[in-house]
Amino acid sequence: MSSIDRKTRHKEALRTGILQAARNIALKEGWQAVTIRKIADEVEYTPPIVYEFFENKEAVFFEVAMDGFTILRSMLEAEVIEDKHKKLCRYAIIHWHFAEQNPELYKLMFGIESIPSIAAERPQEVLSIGELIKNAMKAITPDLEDKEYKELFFQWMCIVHGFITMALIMRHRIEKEPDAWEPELYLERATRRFIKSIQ
Amino acid sequence: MSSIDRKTRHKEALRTGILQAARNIALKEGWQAVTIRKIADEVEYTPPIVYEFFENKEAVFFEVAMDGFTILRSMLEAEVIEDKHKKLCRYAIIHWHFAEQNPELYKLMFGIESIPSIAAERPQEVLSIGELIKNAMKAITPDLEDKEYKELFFQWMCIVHGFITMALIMRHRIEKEPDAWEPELYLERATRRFIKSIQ
DNA sequence: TAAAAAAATCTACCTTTGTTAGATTTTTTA
DNA sequence: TAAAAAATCTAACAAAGGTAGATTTTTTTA
Repeated sequence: MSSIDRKTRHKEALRTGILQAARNIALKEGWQAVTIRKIADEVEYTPPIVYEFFENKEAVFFEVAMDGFTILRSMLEAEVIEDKHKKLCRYAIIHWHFAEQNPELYKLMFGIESIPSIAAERPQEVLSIGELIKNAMKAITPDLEDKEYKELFFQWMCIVHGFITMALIMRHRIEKEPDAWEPELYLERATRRFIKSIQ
Repeated sequence: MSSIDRKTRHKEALRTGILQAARNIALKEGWQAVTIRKIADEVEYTPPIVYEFFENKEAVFFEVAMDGFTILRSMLEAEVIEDKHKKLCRYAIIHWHFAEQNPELYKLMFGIESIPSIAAERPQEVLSIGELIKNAMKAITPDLEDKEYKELFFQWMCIVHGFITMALIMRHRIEKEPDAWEPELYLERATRRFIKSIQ
């Protein structure tokens, strides 16, 4: 019986190893450089092993992105903020921190410079983040219709994701330039403005 | 002498034909489906002909994107708006119209779902659009430092590009859903809010 | 106008990559 | 310990970016 356990454990480890390998390579060289052969090499197997666990390369990417949404959600959930007016603002900053610390992962999740946006598929992971944000909005402005919260969520995402996209696109340029730039400050002002406008 | 003209004319036509072919294929199947062989096929030559005009595939994409910025700029410049407070708002809408009418081109220009953002390279075409926007801002809020206009431009781009990115990402989803959605209205409200905040 | 030079274009190949069929090795079962 | 099952690999395919060198076409020159 324990040999069966060992086997399933090993399979599980191999599976996560594949995902980890994909992340590692992307971190160093970007998603376009992630190949099945490199992944196999990193887990010390031959290429076909990847297809034992995933239908194709896209499925590997999809799962990596999915894990990304889970991480992002748990980061958002971990924040306990009493002040309901500061909550949304704080969420925006956390969102930004996540993107800053995992730029490649973020790009994969939202289809920047890589493959079509996985966020667009709207699986459960994505929807539940949406609920989190909408709840924060309900605290500020109660008694709106569901449709209206949807619109507000969309607008909020425009601001936050727009900021992150621009920041990631311009990152290396900006770093080289003399003028200091305070990304968090920009984002904070923008979200404050938004919160003020809806309350 | 006229045979030399005919030849240069033909070369010029072939060059633009290659660019056009790339656009055509992307329009139908997306940028990831654009191959050198397909381009060559469309212009009725063999693959190596592409390399007579462009260093590699990326160079073809780059030039297509560059033309996109030229088109966008001329669309912005074509608008003559007296009311300086409405100008920025109108610019945002034109920007959106451009993205809506040329979604694939826009994605290429800003690195959505495709290759790294060409906008990040900041060639002249991109910079001159920036100047256009900054001038509109100067009309509303004069006497700021250059650095401050830079920040405002960045913020404005976050709003507009964030909106477009989200709209393009969510497009097919949204179209399927029952609730009507008024993209232009959302964008207009967001930019109005911004303009109000800077004046 | 015919040979030589230059220009335009192609054929045939290389390498990398995603992917798969079928063989081989290893492990488990009876 | 032999047969069955599972795990894994070898060897190949096709499609793609890219290029060297051959071939065809056009132009030049004597």
